[in-house]
Amino acid sequence: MEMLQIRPRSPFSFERTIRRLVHVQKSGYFVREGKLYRTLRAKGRPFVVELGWQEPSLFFRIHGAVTPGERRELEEQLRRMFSVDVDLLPFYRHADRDDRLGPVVREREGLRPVLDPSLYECLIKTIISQQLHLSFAGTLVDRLMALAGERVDFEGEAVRVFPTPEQVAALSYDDLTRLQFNRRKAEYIIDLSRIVAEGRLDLEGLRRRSDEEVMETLLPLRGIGRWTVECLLLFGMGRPDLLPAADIGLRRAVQRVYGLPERPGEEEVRRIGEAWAPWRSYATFYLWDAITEG
DNA sequence: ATCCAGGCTCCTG
DNA sequence: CAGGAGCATGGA
Repeated sequence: MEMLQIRPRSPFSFERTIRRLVHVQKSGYFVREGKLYRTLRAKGRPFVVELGWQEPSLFFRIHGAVTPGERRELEEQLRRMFSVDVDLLPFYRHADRDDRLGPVVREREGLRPVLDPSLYECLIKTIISQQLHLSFAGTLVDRLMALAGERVDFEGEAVRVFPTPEQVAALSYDDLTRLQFNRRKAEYIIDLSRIVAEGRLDLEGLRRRSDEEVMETLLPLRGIGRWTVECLLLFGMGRPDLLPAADIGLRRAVQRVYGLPERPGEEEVRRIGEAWAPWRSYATFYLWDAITEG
């Protein structure tokens, strides 16, 4: 059992940041006796990490023995996942000039985007959640983890870690349709996993490319459209200025927050979102938070 | 029931 | 090449 402490940049609200992990994007996270846990990989090996807050720092309790190299990798992932180094203040000053967005942002001071630990995990989860209720998408992710991810012992209980591309590449389409994935989605997920597992696509290498280059690289792949790449840039890499304007949740949020008579289309959301640049990802994230609270 | 979900591909005219 | 059906299922 090893402890890791990270002091994030201020403002940081632990409560607001983890709220959606438990209620919305729960896959990979779990709660036992009021404590929040996450399964992660370091050097390919699965770990269970407890996440908590002790003013003014995040703490992470790593279960089991860990080598210095694994510890370093876990710390690096966790810093990125919780956006601890992001300076929110320029975004707050920007949002304050918008009558509609301003209050939504002010009410959520210290809310940080929580990213996925790997681009592979982010991309697969994003594909799974295309066009589905978040609750059903979460069920499918859990089933995929149960089928393909290895077990990690957690106090006598077997919890699951998100599978590697190799583990998913070894499945058949039927394995996923049996879990109630539709046929197409089963193909997208397995074909993509095979491409990554065979080394024909270096997902993590995309971190060094621009938004536009990532878009160009991924759009030709089957099952990956503009929305999916925007979500990868936002939830996988934490890029600050993405606008998934086709997103139904964002469109609902914009309608409500901006008091529009009808649900805006993709083009109208892009037009309204111009004003949020260069913080469109953060505006999107805060608007999502506003719409998923009820 | 019926319609819609944090889209995308494929087929049609 | 724009427009629309179909997807697999659960929740409102």
